[in-house]
Amino acid sequence: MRVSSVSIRPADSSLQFGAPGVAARYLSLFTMPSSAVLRVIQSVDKKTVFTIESILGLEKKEPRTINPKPHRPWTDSETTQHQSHIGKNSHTSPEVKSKEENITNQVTTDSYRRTLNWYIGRRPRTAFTGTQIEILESVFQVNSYPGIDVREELAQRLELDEDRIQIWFQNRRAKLKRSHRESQFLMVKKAFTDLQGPAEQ
Amino acid sequence: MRVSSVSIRPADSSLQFGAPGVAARYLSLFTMPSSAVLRVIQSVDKKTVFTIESILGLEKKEPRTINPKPHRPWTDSETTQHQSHIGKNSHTSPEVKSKEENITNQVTTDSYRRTLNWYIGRRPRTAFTGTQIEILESVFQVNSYPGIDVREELAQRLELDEDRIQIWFQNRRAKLKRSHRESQFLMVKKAFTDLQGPAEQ
DNA sequence: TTATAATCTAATTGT
DNA sequence: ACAATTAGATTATT
Repeated sequence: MRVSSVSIRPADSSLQFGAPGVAARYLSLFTMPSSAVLRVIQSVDKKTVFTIESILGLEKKEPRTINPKPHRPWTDSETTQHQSHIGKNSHTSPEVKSKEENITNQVTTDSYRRTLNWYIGRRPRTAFTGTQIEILESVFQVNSYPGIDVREELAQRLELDEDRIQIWFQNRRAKLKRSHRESQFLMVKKAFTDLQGPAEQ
Repeated sequence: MRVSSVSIRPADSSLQFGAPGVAARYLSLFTMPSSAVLRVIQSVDKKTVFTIESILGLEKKEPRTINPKPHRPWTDSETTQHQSHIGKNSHTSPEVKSKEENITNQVTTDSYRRTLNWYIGRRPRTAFTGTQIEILESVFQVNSYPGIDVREELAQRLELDEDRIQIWFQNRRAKLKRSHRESQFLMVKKAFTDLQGPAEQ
């Protein structure tokens, strides 16, 4: 087993499994508990595997491994598409679902688009319209953590899956946090330059 | 002749997401049961520019066209962009220099260019040297998903910012996938014409 | 003009 | 829920 791109860092022990290629190389590691995983990697990593020489293949390496079978929930379980969020926010009524008319049309369209994206096996990127974004942004300004009921309402009104709404708010929150960090940095920088500028005369 | 770089700016009507009027109309959404939400929206919006019917697509008319208005936030006056890389070193100079002498000159130049690009909000394009590209390509052949450790190692060796390494690999993967798609398309096209060609005589 | 660095966003994954 | 990261699309620079 070759461990060339994963190391145990003292502050950050995340294994970077988000990348498909990385996951491919460590496919066998998923069958054991993560503590055992750490031991394996550490034992391999005892002496600095991360030299450019090793990366460039100047040391003999084993051939590349095969592709994994990623988890694609939407490829085969289309009927259980909306089930995932029902039980999440403890207070939800499981019975309503009386308004299925808008959904059927969307399901067939999505299914068609999924077959078009056969080569990836990935959900087709949702392209929100300007008005959809507008509504979502307006709601976000008031409540950036909408509950399941508001999300369902928005999903119906905007003709989107509730999952898409959830993901959108997730990413929107991430974006807000990012911009907040940046503005803080700008304030610090401005304070610094303001302190330095007038002192020069 | 390809026209890939000609971009028609779609007169993006700059939706003013921060406008208080839009948010105000939805301010009361979360203080009442969600069943009443729609009625409020409808009643409030009956005579405004946004008829909620049109926004939500509830008016029965033409089937929904695909992406009537793509969202391009960077074309309008959004000023909060990624500026978190300002403090880092960005080596755009292709020359090998003794670092102590030229670093001050380079830093001032870069800082000047950054301030010029400030309101544009875009990092100056990094010009990789031939040897840098060579090393990066070599690493890419072995591992197209380098983890944080390899990226840091490369950044040190090549005297580049780690972010630049990451972006380079992202764009390199996109390029590979693009060429793969094109070759696949050519193969399919060739198979088709080979099937059709001999049959015509 | 072309190639590609940079940016943005939706989606995914592990914690 | 969040942070990191990916693909994909697009913009903008050399």
